[in-house]
Amino acid sequence: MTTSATPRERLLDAAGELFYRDGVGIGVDALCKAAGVSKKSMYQLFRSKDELIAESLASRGPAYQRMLHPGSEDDRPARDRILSVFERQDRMAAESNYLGCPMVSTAVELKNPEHPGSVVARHFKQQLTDYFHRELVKAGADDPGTLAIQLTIIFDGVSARAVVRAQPLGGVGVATAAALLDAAGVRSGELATQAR
Amino acid sequence: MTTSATPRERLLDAAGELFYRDGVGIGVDALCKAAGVSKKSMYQLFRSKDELIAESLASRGPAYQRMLHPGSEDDRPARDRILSVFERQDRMAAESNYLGCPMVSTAVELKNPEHPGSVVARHFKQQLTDYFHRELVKAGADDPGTLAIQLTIIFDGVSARAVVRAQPLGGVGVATAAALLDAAGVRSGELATQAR
DNA sequence: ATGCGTGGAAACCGATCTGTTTCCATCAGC
DNA sequence: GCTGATGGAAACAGATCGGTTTCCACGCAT
Repeated sequence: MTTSATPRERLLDAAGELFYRDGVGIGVDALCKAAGVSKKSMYQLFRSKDELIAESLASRGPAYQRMLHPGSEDDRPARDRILSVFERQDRMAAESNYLGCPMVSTAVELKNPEHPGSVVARHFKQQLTDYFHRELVKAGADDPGTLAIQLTIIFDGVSARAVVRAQPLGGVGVATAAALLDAAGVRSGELATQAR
Repeated sequence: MTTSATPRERLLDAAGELFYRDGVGIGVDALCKAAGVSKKSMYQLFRSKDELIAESLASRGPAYQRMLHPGSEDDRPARDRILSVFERQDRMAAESNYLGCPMVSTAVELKNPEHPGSVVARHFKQQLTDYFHRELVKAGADDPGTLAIQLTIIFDGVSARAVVRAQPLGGVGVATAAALLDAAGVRSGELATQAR
């Protein structure tokens, strides 16, 4: 519809949204129609639908990260920066059109872990874990590696819970992450604490 | 291909496996072929493919539960019974054909939370939470409701992690659940403990 | 032997799938 | 004006989709 951006950008945008909303099973005809791009153009911009799946997911990754991570201008303690990821997720999951983490959803639908889209999903999941890890190191956590993975697991568990529409939905991610951080001795003070 | 069971059972079995392995997008032709049942029979046993999705998921639910929950003959402390759910999940997730919790995967693929299959998935997710809740009450946990939800979240987070094939895969579910139980004061002694 | 119900094989329906191709309108540079 | 690249509209290919229908081979009761 918008003819402003290049065909490639329009396609990536429409694909990112429709693959998420309707699943990767949606047809390329519908995709191209939504993007205002012909199939001919699509197939000379992307080798196949599978490649479009991967590229559109990759193109949305950075914005997805920015939506979740507090920026570097946020100079609160690392613990708060971690918890704010779950606060943001809670806010996203509360919206009626939330269908889970797009990375996990895509990987679930693709089944094949070697599909280029699955590789992208794995990459961005690792990025989230890396973010947690950096913050945990800043906070002086004892075992930042394990804890970062555990936080990622909570993130995806909350996402799954939102998908199945289990009640209640709100706030449980933040609480669980906080409980885990508390247990590991990561307190608001940002200092390497007692525990262990 | 076994012609022993009734067409209905053969269909439910094949559907349960193929919907899980290939996704709910698989065609009814392939389903019927695998079950050794004609489409005519299928459509007089089930109103639609959507109904078959829901019924096959529902038919596999009990066995899925038995695979995860320790039976009543297991008289270990409640804490151990809870942790053994995650041990069993770890064992399942280690197999190469593991594609995540079938309930969550189906809900993710269906997108529509009112789809009969999504309703079944939600039901069995609640059943897992209820199991945790019963055990936590036995263990005298302070806030069994919240903790049961948190354990379910960990379960689904571990499942998602296995789907995206993030490394490392093993043992992290048990460790995370144990950390949460420890933090809540649910110790092996099965007694309502200190904390809070 | 006759009738009936079950159920598999397969044709069929219209729609949709991924991917290719043809045709034509537009616009830049010269 | 002319040329060449871009890109949309749409037909096309062959396969598959969910779902219906026809036909026929069985088994079982009477």
